[in-house]
Amino acid sequence: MAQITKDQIADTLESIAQMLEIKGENVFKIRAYTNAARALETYTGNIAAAAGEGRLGEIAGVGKAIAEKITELVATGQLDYFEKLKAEFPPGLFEMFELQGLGPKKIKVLWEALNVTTVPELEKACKDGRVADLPGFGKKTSDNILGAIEARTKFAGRFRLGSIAAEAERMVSELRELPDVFRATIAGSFRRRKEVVGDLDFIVATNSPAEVSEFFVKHEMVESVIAHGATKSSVRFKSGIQADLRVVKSAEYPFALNYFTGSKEHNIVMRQRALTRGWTLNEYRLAALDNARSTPPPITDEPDLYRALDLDFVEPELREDRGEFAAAEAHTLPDLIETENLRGTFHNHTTASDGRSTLAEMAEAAQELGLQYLGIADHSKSSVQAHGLETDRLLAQIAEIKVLNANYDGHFRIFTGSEVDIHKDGSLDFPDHLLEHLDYVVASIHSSFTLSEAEMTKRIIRAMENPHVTMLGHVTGRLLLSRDGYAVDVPAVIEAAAATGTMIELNANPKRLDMDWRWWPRAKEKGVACVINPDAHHTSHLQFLHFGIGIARKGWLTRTDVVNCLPLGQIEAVLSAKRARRK
DNA sequence: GCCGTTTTCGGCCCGACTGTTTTCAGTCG
Repeated sequence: MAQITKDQIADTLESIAQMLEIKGENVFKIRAYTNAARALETYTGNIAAAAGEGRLGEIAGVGKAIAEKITELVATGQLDYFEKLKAEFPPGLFEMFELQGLGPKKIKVLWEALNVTTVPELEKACKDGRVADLPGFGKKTSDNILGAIEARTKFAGRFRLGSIAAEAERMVSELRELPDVFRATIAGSFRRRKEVVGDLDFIVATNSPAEVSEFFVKHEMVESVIAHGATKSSVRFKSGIQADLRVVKSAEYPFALNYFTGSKEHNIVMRQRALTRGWTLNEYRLAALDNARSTPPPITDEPDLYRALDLDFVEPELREDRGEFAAAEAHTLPDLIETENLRGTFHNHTTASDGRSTLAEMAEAAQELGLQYLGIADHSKSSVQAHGLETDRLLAQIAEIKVLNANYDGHFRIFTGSEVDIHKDGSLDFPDHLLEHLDYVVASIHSSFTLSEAEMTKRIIRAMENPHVTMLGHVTGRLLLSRDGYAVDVPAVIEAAAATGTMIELNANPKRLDMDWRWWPRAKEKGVACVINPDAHHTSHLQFLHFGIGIARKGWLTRTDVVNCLPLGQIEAVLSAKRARRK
């Protein structure tokens, strides 16, 4: 029996919560299950080990009852309570939760009054008028359900940051241009630079709320209007993403910005901190309660708000309730890396393998971006599908780079590298005597994705033990929203990276963003160096570095944790450090 | 069901919008 994963356990807890909702259980009990599911999703420890050693209670949000259920799931692969609960409901019922505007109460009525238990049955019941006739429903509700069914099939509901960034930034800059708009920002998970976002939240401070809302819902990017009120409007953009607009008064802006930036977990702690001071915090104000011993200070921006709660300013990327409050209290928050700190980058392709820009074009684009160096790492020979380089072509590329470098007289440099395939057994696609000729080597997996976690981990660690392997490319191989990463013991890989002096890549391609931001604090703690690489296959992809910076910031990294912040004069020694320590 | 610097009992974030209702329930974030 395959070991049950953390995500599967979280899904089970979510399902329990949904079933309890339909049953009309105590809302706080339901919340306890969803809280526990969320807590598991962000837990980075080994869940099976924690269960075996009775340490599940250490996870905030997991108490005695849920710990017992997780333990049973880990030990037997299933949960009696869950199976019995599931038997009370028709299986198709849960798909209905995915429909916007439909919640547990309405689902229960549809089931009990009309015996509707699947989305197709629901569609039929709406079309023949049975839903509209239900008490508490009506024609509009019926039509909205049909609209939600259509939207669900058309849009998966989750979007990579990279796919919607242009649309989001266009909207916010146009909002800023409107008369009477004082401030406008994209809040939400976009501002926190999550790798995948579900919707966009725009916050606007204005004295003309009606005009701003009107502009928003009538914008040419808007496909349909979901809601249009005095202070809140929701639309769906043509790309499929839902976008919400909140219009507030200037004085309310810092509170709205903070509230709608989240995360939900971060907000809960903020509110609680206000409450312990006798104040109440919401999206409009920080105000004294009746029993307050003092009045809150005036707040004009977000840093004021944090200061009022005795905290250093917490950058949006860190607002995930993963330790930022303790650090903000102790004045130990990191000085996060910024895009301007980058001096070069390493994992880039050219037309020699599967890139679409030439070596010269890539070098020119890097200089235009203000970078001092660019590493070229085309695929190795085994990556036939990517036109990987044979030995001769690699040596020719090295010679070509030498010629280009001679023309830069020291102010810019191209480093010679290769993205070498890691074979199934952990050996590399090029022999050491060839790798020796390169300034650096990126080792990556592009085949045999289905090895067991133990085999995959062993394979990667063996590759890192090669003294020529400077950095490990895309650690899990995940493709966001389309392919899960291969099974790999990330903490063991981090340990091995520290032991061998191998850097770990933060692949900044918005489809990857791998290694995941949740692991970087651990890598940093172990002393593993991060290298942010765009995995560029075109000159325009160098812009991906910006997404990588967002993830590095979410991972608490500073400029000193990221090697490609080093200037040209210092980077060479770092690239050769691992080889040097073997000699 | 979880949790504890007022608590082992009694809290648990709360405001906006929609639709159906005629003062509010359901849903969402």
